[in-house]
Amino acid sequence: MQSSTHAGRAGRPRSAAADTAILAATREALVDLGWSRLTLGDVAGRAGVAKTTLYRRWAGKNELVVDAVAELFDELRLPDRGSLAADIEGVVLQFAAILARPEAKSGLMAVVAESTRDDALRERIRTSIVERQKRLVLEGRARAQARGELPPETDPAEAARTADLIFDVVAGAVVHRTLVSAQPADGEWVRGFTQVLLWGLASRPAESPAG
Amino acid sequence: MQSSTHAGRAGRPRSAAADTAILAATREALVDLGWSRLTLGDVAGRAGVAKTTLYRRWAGKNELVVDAVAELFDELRLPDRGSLAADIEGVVLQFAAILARPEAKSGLMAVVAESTRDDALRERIRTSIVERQKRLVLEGRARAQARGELPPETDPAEAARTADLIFDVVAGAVVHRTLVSAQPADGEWVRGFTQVLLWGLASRPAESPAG
DNA sequence: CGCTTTCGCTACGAGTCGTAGCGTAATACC
DNA sequence: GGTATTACGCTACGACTCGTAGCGAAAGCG
Repeated sequence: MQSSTHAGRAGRPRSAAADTAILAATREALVDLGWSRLTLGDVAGRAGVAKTTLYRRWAGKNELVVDAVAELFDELRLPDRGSLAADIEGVVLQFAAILARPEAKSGLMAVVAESTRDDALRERIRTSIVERQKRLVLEGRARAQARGELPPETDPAEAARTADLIFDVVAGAVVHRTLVSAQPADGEWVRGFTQVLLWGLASRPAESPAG
Repeated sequence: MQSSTHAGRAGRPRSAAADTAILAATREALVDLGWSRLTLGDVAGRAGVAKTTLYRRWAGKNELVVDAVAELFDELRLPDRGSLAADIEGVVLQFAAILARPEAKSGLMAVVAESTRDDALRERIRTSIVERQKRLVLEGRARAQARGELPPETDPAEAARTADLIFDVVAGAVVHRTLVSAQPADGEWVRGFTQVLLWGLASRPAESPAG
């Protein structure tokens, strides 16, 4: 999207340090004030830049918060723990830990809400957050198929639909648990969720002993 | 919460018609303006009441929208279609249809976002929306156990945890599909989702032919 | 060194917020 | 029926935020 060096442009380049400071200040303001009370003037003050600088770089509050929150999810990793269930549990716990942070909570849901009436914003969220993390699903599936834990996929279109479905189920469940039910997505919950995701409700539930 | 007849109170009672008009006007404003541009002054104008009347009944925009949106979900029903899979598909499709409406989209997510910093608001959402609809999960489970489709539950605490988990998975997945992925939760998607919910990813995926 | 772009700062009109104050309308109690 | 009590509609208000315009200065590019 935005090349950090501005390539062939003439004139004074935009300060990359200002970008970093502004996004950090945005997260800080989300923690202190939440979404609704967050003002661009406040963020500018925290970041040590002029308010006009913010408006030169971002169209508004929505776009700024999307960029500020997107950085939080880039720390997600898919560690190889030997089994699909363990891999899922690991990444879901990471996701839950990020969602538990106040800057992620109040920011993410608010921009999603706004995106229902702003196609450009929804696309920005998809490209900078959702699609970016869908890699985890694809990689996890590939690993599990190599291990023989999941059947290999025949139709690539069907495989893409399934990946989208998994992402909706995983991300949606964790978000709902954390934000709506307001309960921690801790180890116990994640184990139960993973069991349902892999073997469903109809199978016998206590396949593995308590641990 | 609020008795409609005001029981033993003296003085002029609050107009029930005003309540109805205000909530309807709120949903109308959500459709036209979305969450962020919705103002209480605008709602008052649409409802034909004074702005001060709104502030006398609701603490603010958040509480008003929660009440306006909560009414939308009361139309959810759990029709008996003979099998657990069919029952799930039926209620999920209803839920998706409600979420597809613009007044639900923009309103629900916004108040959830605000509730991350407002305990009273989160509790209001839980009691007037979430807990209210959890009946569907409990009823569906009971029916399926009567049919022998699900194993009977031994520990009541474990059963409650499972019901919460199911609700988080179902509601979360549909919300994520509709609002974040911005794809319709149509019959095809719901069939795939129900298969995963009942039999998991590890079981054979294509039990039923394409339809 | 000039050209170009960004930056910080100030100021501004427009819009919204939530409340106070007033006179009036509608009901409960006696 | 009279009176107390509460809700209602209306107007006005200070405080705040918004997003932009305009200015001089700063920082790279050629």
